[in-house]
Parts: sequence; structure tokens; C-alpha cells
Amino acid sequence: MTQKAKEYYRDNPQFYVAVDCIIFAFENDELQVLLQQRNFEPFRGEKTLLGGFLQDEESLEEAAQRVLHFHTGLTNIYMEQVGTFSALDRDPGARVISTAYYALINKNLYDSALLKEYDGEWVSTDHLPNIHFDHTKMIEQARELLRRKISFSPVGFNLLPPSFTLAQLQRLYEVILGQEIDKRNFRKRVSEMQFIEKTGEIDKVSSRRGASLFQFNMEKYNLIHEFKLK
Amino acid sequence: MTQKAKEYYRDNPQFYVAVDCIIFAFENDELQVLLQQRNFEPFRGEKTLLGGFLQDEESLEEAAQRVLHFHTGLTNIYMEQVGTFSALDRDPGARVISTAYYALINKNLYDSALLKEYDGEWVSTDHLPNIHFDHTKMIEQARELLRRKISFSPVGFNLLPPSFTLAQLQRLYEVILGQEIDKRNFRKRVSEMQFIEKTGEIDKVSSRRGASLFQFNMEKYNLIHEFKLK
DNA sequence: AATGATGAGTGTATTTTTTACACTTTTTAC
DNA sequence: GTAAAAAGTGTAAAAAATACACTCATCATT
Repeated sequence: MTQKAKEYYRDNPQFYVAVDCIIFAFENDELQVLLQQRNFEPFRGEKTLLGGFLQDEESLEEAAQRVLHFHTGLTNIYMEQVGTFSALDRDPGARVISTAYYALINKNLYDSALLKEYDGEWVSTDHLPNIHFDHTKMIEQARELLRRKISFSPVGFNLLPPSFTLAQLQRLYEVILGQEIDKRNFRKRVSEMQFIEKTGEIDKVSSRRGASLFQFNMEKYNLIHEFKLK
Repeated sequence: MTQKAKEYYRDNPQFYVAVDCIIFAFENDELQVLLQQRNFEPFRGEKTLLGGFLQDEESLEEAAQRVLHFHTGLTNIYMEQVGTFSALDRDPGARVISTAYYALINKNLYDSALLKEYDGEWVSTDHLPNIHFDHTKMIEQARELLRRKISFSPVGFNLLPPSFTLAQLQRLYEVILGQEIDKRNFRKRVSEMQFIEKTGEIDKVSSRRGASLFQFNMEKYNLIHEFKLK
């Protein structure tokens, strides 16, 4: 590179760059988010999202997956970029530019033993506690993004176990969309999508009669690639 | 701040952070984007989006507005964040994290004399030339975001002059949505939105008969805040 | 063994929204 | 005066979304 070209970069300031992860899960008819009670400086005692600083040899997506893996034990988590936050005073400790990602996991599948190592706790997105930095805004934007996405893309299944009842699926949609859904209309739409298929198993836990278990068939979906639910 | 807290930040690398602006305009029945033919190093001779490095005392939004003002002479431009791009090799000159914003301007209102100062040129988004970095991907993501937004939010008016004919408005929608729209159905929907109002003026340029000019009334829209077009 | 309680499962009619479609009007250029 | 060009206008059909109520299977209780 020429001298001129080097100066092109070097005349400019550099910044700490971070990722913050809005990790969503669905339990007890609530959309929950994983927070951390910080027992370290800076901002000890505050609740925050799980995050980390971008390192030299990784992209933001890789950094987010690293953070996700570290806190859940999972790999290859479904994730979407929410946005990048850069207000001058968003982190009073230093100037940090942070990109938020939301992630969807199933609470049965992750390593919950890790929680106590970093003081993680699940909270309902309906009654968020006080959260430090601009993380409340991040959560709200993520929730809105998820709300819009879930009707037209089969991302919601990441929040459910591999097999699930239609009642579970419906509750998930009701909670995320924030409105009641008619059972018959919901099931009609589900039955039109052949990639939501019966496993043949019956769930005997949730009801006396027992409810058919279903699974999302990704291969079939990839052939059709059309999704509309509610 | 404690020593520990300082280390929390200092142990991490810092990065150049940039903004890239996808400046859209509508002319000749095309959605156009403003590019720059670089006559400076690095990457002299390449076409790129208009961008700039984030500085210490500004947010990304402020940096984007600065870049937008510098290249168009306009202030307070409508703008939306597209996403942040961080691939390791996206800029071979140095590691740069870049946040893309799309902006909507009207070509009649900006300072076109500035173009020659930075070798700016408008190109159709339908036939993009070779563009350097990951800027093609940025443009495509921006175009898709705009396509989704325009049906449910009155952002398209930023691409039109303050008063416009319904034919112009319809062509704008057809071009951005990439599909023909039925004239009568389109006008029916427009007439339902009282904040798209006749100015009383007649445009005699675009047709022999003359066509009524309309304007978007932001105050009325803010009261209603409901928008659906096509 | 009968009964009550619980959630599972199922179809049709109505309303709303979206789409398809063709001619008359006004003006200018020739 | 007439041909050409774009403006302007309403109704019917189709599709999509919504509203709605009962029977079924099983378990727990008596």
C-alpha cells in the first residue's frame, strides 16, 4: 500500500467494538431473555445483556456466536442482527460501538449449569427489570424484529423443542404476537404447511387425552420456502 | 474508574469504524443510487458507495448525516440503518467495521454541483456496475429493506418532489416493488389516505390534459399514523 | 363403575380485502 | 377536425381472514 493509502486509514480514530446478545427462550407462556447480574467491574451489580468485545480475527457474527456458545454451550444458534448502537455516552466507561444480535434457543437443550458461573438469569420480556446501558432498547428492538419475522419465516421453531404440540406452537405465536389466536383458524393454517408434520408420537404430559406431537421438517420447507402463520 | 475496570476495556483491540451511505433517488422511472468513482488511494479507479470514518465525537447516525450533507448539500435527510458489515477481508487495506445506512433524497433538491468535486455518479439499481468492497451487498440489502418498508410507511415521498402527480407516485411504487400496479386500485387506496391531498395545482408538463398535483401532509399523517399502499 | 374436569380435535358461514377489468375526458400537435 | 396521449373514474368476482361451538379421549375423584 502506498504511503497515501496508509494515511487514509491512520488519520482516523479507532474504537472498541462489542456484540450484545439478546438470547430469547420460551417457557411458562412467556418470551424470556437471558440477562447477567454483573459481579465484576465496571458496573458491578447492574443487569446487562450478555456481550463481549470484538477480537481481531473474527467477524461480528463470529463474535456473537462465541458469546452465545460461551453462555449456553450451544453452537450454530439461530441469530439475526438487530442493529448497531453508537451513542457517545452509551457506555460511560469508554466509547464502545455495539452491534446487537438476537438469538433463539430452546431452554431444554442448553447447558443451564453455566448460568451460575456468570450469574445468568432468565426474565420475562413483559416485565423487564432495570437494565444497564442501552440494553433495554436493544431488547425492545429485537422483540419487535422477531414479532415481524415470525409470521413469514419459520424461525419460531428454534424456541420450541424438536417435537411440540399444536397448543404449544399456538401459545408461542400468541405470546410473541401479543394477541389471542383462534384455535381452528390456527390449525387450519398449520395443516396447509406440509413441512409441519406429525411425528406419530403422542404427548401425554400436557393433557389427559394426549396431543399429537409435530416437528418442523427443514428439508421439506427448503423445497417450498413459503411460510405464513397468523 | 478502578484499575480493574480500565483493564476491562484496554485488554481489547480497537477498530476503524466507518459508515457507508446508500443514497437513493428516483428519476427516469428508475431507482438510482449515488456512487463515487474514486480518484484517490486506496482503490483508486474503483466505484464505491459514499462513506466516511466514524470520528470521536459523533454517533454513527451523525457520521452518516455528515457524509450525506457533504455529498448532497442537504441536511436532515431521511435515513435508515441497514446493517453492520464486518468480514475480515471486506476492506483489504485495513480492518474496518462498516455500518450501512440508506438515505432517500429528491434529485431536484440536492446540490448537483457537488458531484464533480468527488466524481459522483448516479446509476440505476437495476444494472449495477462492478462496485468495490461489499458495497453491492449493502445496496441489495438496502433495496430490499426499502421495498418492505414502502408499503407500510410513507417514506417514498422523500424520493419525490414536494408536489407530484398520482402517475409519478404509482411509477415510484411499481419500480421499487418491481411489479405493475392497477391504476384504479392504486388510486382508490390513495384516496382513502386523507394525508395525500390535492394541492389545487395542475401539472401541465407530463400530459396534454394536465394532472392534479398532490402533496404528502405530514401533520395529518401524524394524527392518523396508518399507511398502506399496495 | 359412574361422573366430572381438562385439553384435543374438527368445518362452515360471513365478512373483509384484494384483484380484475374498459371506457370517457381533456388537451395538444398535426 | 382529428388523431394521439395520459388523466380520471366504479363495479363485480375472487380470495383471504375471521367468527363461531360442539364432541372426543383420558384421568382423577367419588
